[in-house]
Amino acid sequence: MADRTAAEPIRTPLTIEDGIDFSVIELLFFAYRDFTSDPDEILADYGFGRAHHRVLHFVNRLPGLTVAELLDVLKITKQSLARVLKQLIDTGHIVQIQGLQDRRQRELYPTAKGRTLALALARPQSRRIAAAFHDATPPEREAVERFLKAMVDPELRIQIDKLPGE
Amino acid sequence: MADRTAAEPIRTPLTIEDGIDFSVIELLFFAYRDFTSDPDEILADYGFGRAHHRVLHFVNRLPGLTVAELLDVLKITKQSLARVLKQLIDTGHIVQIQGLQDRRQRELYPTAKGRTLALALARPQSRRIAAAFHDATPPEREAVERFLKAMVDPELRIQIDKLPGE
DNA sequence: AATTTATGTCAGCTATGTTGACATAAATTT
DNA sequence: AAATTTATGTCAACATAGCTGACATAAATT
Repeated sequence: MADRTAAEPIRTPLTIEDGIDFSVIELLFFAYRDFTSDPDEILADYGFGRAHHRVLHFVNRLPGLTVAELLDVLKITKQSLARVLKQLIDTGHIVQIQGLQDRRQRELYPTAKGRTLALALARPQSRRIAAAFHDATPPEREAVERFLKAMVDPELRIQIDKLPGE
Repeated sequence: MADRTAAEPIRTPLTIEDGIDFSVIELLFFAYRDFTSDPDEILADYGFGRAHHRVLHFVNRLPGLTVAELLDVLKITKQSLARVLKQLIDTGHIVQIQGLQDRRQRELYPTAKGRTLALALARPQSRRIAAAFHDATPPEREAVERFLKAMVDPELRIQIDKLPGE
């Protein structure tokens, strides 16, 4: 510590008056923490983690997507994906099929087992969302969806538009 | 694989027709992914991670909170907290002060340095939120906040109510 | 024929979480 | 006053999920 005064404790809290929207920052933190806690409990029974969940989810939502496409959605490296994907293939949740046009590509598909697990993981999350929307009007619901979409980096919003059945 | 049919690829995507709200599930994933990417870049310059951010944030929002209270908010173990907290103390971002009433307790306070960093981390997140609300009316904004709060486990909502300056 | 691309794999590292065990000082209870 | 409980700290070992760098292979492209 170069300066003794630098170690002085500040006893006043940061508030909205500091020009920062702390309430929504914290709401996002708490909401996401609890939103992910539901599937985490189920995954633990399978020896899987959140990484497996994300892979399984997008393979179910975009069956036939390639490894490269999946990496782009998840924004992780292929080495990170490899371990998790291998486990999901070994346990029969996902299968790889060589691409027809480009035989270098591996298209990823869920099996019946993988689909069942994906649904089981999504169910409590969907229930939580439905409960949170319980007293909301349709326009309010749309406002929430617009807000969440606007929180995503503009250049990455095309990823959302590619997903089926909005 | 016991059953050959179990390995059959499913080629149809999961959609809303499966009774699950996939769109909001995915919006939350993408929104949170990008929401946390802003401070992550700043933290990397300090050799800190997301764990440091969370500690620094709540110490700034609730100056004087004890170690036990912080553990309760973060929902991690004291051993996990210890490493991160030690680094924040060693670098002069946080100071510990022995409790006055109960001298076993360690009250945590930010220093000027810690407050500056907390603000720098919150600023881009707040900017992103403001941009996402740009075309929203005040009631729409309230609807978003109600939704996010309703996503939190009911028994944990008291944590949100304890925070200052809503 | 040479190069690029899609994927896989090996090795090692980091950050952040976990459990279990034990230590200390201060508060509380008996 | 002694015993117990509580708040905190610390050591050790471990798991998960990310990372970088290097290299291999097969297929597509130039």
